[in-house]
Amino acid sequence: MITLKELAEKLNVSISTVSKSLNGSSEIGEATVSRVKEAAKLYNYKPNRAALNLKNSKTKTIGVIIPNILNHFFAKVLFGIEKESAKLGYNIITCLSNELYAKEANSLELLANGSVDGFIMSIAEETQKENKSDHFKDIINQKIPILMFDRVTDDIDCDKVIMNDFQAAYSATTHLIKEGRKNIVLINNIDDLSVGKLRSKGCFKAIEDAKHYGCNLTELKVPETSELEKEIDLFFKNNKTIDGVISIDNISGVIALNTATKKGYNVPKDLSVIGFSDDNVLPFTSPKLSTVTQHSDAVGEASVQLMIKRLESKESLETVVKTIDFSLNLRETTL
Amino acid sequence: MITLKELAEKLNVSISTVSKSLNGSSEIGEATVSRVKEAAKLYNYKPNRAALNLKNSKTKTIGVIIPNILNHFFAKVLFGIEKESAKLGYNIITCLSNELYAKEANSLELLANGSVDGFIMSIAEETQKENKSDHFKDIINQKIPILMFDRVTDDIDCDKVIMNDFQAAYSATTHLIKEGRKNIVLINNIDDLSVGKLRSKGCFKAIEDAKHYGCNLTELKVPETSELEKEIDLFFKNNKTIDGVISIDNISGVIALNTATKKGYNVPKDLSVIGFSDDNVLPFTSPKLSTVTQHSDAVGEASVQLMIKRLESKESLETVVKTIDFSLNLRETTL
DNA sequence: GTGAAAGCGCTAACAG
DNA sequence: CTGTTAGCGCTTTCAC
Repeated sequence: MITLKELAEKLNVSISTVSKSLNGSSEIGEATVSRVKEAAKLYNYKPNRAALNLKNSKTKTIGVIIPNILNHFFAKVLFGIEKESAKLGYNIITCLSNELYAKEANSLELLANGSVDGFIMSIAEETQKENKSDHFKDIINQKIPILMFDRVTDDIDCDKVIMNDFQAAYSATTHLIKEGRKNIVLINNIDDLSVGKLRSKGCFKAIEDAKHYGCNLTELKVPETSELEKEIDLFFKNNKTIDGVISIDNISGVIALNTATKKGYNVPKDLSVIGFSDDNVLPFTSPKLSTVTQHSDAVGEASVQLMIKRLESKESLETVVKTIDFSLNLRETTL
Repeated sequence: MITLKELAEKLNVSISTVSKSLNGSSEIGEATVSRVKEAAKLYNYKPNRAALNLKNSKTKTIGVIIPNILNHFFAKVLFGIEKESAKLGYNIITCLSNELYAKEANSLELLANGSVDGFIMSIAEETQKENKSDHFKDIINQKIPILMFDRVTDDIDCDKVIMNDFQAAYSATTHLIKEGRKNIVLINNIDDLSVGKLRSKGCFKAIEDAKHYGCNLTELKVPETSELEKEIDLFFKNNKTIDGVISIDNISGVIALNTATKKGYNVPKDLSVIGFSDDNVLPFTSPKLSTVTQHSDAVGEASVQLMIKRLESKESLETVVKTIDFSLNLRETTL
């Protein structure tokens, strides 16, 4: 990598002349400017990032902390984050908390030393379960902004990008009621998460608001993903009159669908199934799973936009909460 | 963020005394060292990353370029990369090429300015299709090491971590032959990729090596993912005697399985299906898909280990190619 | 045992 | 119009 100094020597001008020429300063004569620019191109000069970071006290880099990259929702949010950051001239440093508090806190701590200008993150399951938030406060006290998406906490006042989880669950449930379903099971693999609680509430509110339909909703909480198959199977055994399934996590919808099919239910004639997910491999089920579709990439894009707006704003802005819409994607497992 | 200078002022010692104390230099008196360390802890001193990067001309950061984060294979490799980097004290800057040459080249270019010490990447589909490699050479000429995983090219001499694709396809095919299958279709959605070609060759070689079994293999190439469903359906229509499917990409196995089931095939009695993938949502098919399982996280881990070994080695090392094993995971779509 | 000073690569205020 | 210089935060050589 050639430096300004080396370029200056080759051109027999001073370092600052080169710097100014390259930065479009009006102080320098046209002839010099073009001479410098040519040389810069010739020698493939690129300003050294480390020097710029030090000089400017900013890195044009955002720290991104993802709870679980193997979850398609988060993968797609990351997709949106990366796309929008690149567009706006920022890099992202990616950390994965793997749902652990310690890893999350450590990542924040490690990057809060001038490595990044701000954080975009979704809270780890363990952190939510144990209700920890001091590590967030430490970072914010250091004047490094945090933006939380999807899984957020009221304990922290910061920018947030969330899904309309309550409403999404509400309208999925309402759809099943309107289909004439009477015995719906709500399968909940994510009761520890803020979004899980919201979705659950949305389902029950829909039932309540339509109680004249006489529809009944049972919640099946399965904390352990590995138990899902067994628990769902058991539930079907003990509840022969079930005619609707709403799964509010990423995966139990598929399992419920497969279980029901194996047991001889005719889906969607005898039984409707609605899952929660972005468009992903789930629609490759047969019949194709109807889902509440999260616009995950939009979550990522909005997060980046808000964060960069804050980073580049002169004044200190009020924190904002942005809600991203969902859509109900009826495929083949609903009427 | 408190700086060395500020700490020094508070302690009434010089900057270099503070620096040396904190870095465990033997030059400084014990009393001073502990006084300094206490103060550092008290004020939560953290060395400024940008300054260190500039001083050391290295960043302890690796640039990672992923073709498609929505592909579970790559998500899991990223998982492995992040885990191992964190363990070894490195950060990763993640870029997504989205299978595009321009984005890939741009990411390399942008980060090759002191932002990262090296690159770990898998080649974009477009880059492989058009056989481009000058952008890699540029980076390597700048003395920034590149490590390629999974999708690699012979045109570039660099560290590589690959799957044993030929062997994996070979043994999957051999399994079908041993089951007594006579008419196998090889569904190939990734013929443009180096790994697609390797897997295809592996299948044909297995057939050839076992030709006394009289097994026949037809290759169905479907370049467009969106056409898979239609093409597979058509193929089954025109080939009634098919009794084995080997899908060498991430997804066509599921589609083939669903198509076959819908057409009334009894899987695995009439027809065996083997897919390629890491353990992911594919096994949630019903019956559960048998797959060639890639140990994707091991790919990520090995990549990081090799890269860091190179970055931290004093001498210049020979380039190495490491092969990661696969395993044949027979579930319910094979006998 | 401690401190002064140079320098990593860059920008910008100031001088000429 | 161009050059000199200070300084971002840190490490390290060299003086004292």
